[in-house]
Amino acid sequence: MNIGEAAKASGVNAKLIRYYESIGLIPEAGRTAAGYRVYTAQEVRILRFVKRARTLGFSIERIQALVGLWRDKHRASAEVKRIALEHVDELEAKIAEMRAMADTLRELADACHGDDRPDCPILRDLEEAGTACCGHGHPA
Amino acid sequence: MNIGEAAKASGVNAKLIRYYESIGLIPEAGRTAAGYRVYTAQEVRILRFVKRARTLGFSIERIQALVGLWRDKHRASAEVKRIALEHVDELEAKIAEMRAMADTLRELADACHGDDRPDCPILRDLEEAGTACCGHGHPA
DNA sequence: ATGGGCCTTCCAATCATGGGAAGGTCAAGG
DNA sequence: CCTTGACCTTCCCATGATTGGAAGGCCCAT
Repeated sequence: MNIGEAAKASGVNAKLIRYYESIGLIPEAGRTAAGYRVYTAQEVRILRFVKRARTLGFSIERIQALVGLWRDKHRASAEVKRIALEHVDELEAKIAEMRAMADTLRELADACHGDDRPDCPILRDLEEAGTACCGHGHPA
Repeated sequence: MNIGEAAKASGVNAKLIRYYESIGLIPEAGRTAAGYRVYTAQEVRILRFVKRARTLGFSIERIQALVGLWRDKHRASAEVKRIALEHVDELEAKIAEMRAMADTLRELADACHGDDRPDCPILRDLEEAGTACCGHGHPA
């Protein structure tokens, strides 16, 4: 199985497979006499594992840890759970941040006529936030 | 006002101010005889505008458009609103994606004992998702 | 033996930000 | 006057994950 076939079988782009190898996320593939990378079914399984973990938003660093635990038949599930929950916490934090952005902007957009006149609450917010004035307040 | 003072006044890091100038987001600052950048109150206002827009998650590219509209006294608010809503749509899409990730992972983590035994639904999901095959070899 | 489709490596770009080196400038104090 | 330290300047590099391209080699089929 060469890299193109492994890519199709795993769903991971060939370019990305080489990158994953270069950073040590996956072991170095074997080579043919001509230098082509060769993949076994087991290596494709690892690639699929990585693919699924990326789909769930895990960072490469955490995936590296997860792959290590996956291969360790004597791992403690607590460690896996800890890593997963760390990731969930980060996701929730980012979601909350983006939720706040979206809500603020939606409100401003709702208050904006959206016609050909120049008056615009969105621009007013952007220019006034942080200046010493009604309700926004600003440090120093 | 030199760049350090402008940074304090606007909340934008001096390093970032230089970057914004280099990519043309803000106009080139004036210079003293010695080559130091000089900022006026108006330029600090632009920096604050940019800062606020970044806080709301706008990309530099969109901020460039917003700054242009802000300076154009004859802009149509519809254009500002359109840009804002485009951004909101992107935020909502990312939020939905991350929400799905977090929910899936939370479920898997809930199903995981999290003790020192190796059995772990999280790893089972990662290795089995999309796999329809039988090979149960050890990872190399 | 030629063409097309694979493979290889290396280099660069993305987006916004931060870090650091090497060197010039300014203000204060000895 | 000279030193010291805090600031400024430019330039290069790194991040994370991915994608793109160029230049060249390999394999298979016609």
